[in-house]
Amino acid sequence: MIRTTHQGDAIRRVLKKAGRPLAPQEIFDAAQREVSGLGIATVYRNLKSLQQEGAVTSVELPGQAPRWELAGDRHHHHFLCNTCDKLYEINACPEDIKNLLPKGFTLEEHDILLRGQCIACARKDSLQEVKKQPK
Amino acid sequence: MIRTTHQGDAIRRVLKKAGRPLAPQEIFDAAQREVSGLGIATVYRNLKSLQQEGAVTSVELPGQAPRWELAGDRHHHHFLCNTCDKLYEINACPEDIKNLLPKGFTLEEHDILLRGQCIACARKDSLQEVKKQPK
DNA sequence: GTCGTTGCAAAGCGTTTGCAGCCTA
DNA sequence: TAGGCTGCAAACGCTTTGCAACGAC
Repeated sequence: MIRTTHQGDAIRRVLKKAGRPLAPQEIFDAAQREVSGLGIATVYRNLKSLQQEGAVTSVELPGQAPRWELAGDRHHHHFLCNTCDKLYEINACPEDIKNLLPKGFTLEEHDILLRGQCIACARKDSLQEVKKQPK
Repeated sequence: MIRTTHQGDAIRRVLKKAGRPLAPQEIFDAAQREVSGLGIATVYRNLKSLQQEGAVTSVELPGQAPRWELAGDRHHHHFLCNTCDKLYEINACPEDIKNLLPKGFTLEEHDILLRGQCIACARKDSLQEVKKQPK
């Protein structure tokens, strides 16, 4: 039987509020503001059980610790900004994924991670270029 | 200045021979057979410097330690078998990747990981079903 | 001989686990 | 009150680092 606890509530609330995948440490920092004395182990334990009940999913990133997001009902992928390291949701999916598959292989899932520059960082960059030009 | 060493040679040879991405521990086990007394730290150090010189690349997998492969000249993706955990190269790429991108975002790289059952495991499964049927 | 490289062991770092006490139902 | 959940600290597994010795050039 699963009990409602302040800690678990806070963790869920933090994830919901963020609206983007968070690292365990980020969740810990934010949730600790609501529940003082919170332990990092509790964050991991809650994430694990939330994952088992399908309420959250982990997003694995190259060379980084996984981040966690509330499980949406929609299939989606992610975009990682190479500049600010922020992770975005992409609500689209290539049509021709299955065509990549060698013969005899069966496809069950697929992960796609796009990387580049997000709109916020792209704007900053072009602003800086404008600033630099007069020199 | 970079020196040639038995350890470094063995590591490169192991990667070349494997022809698929290997985990550091796998590389260590195989290279140790050629160079006894080899330390795991040396494997990590070599992989790191090989990566810096662009000779090898790391393949990041969800929830697993990265695996390493010799850097090919061809852009490719990977297929991870959910049954035998073996990682395959996919020499194809979706055409419409750029269409996924939100406006204002710029794409620099993309990773795709397909998962399912490889041809070897799919065959084993169908054999077992045949075996089971007579019962 | 120089100094890049190595093996070993210790240290790091993120994550998990053991345990006694707490708190929800 | 029962037993799931918690905080703490220790343990973990993988990776990195410090250091003295080794060996390629």
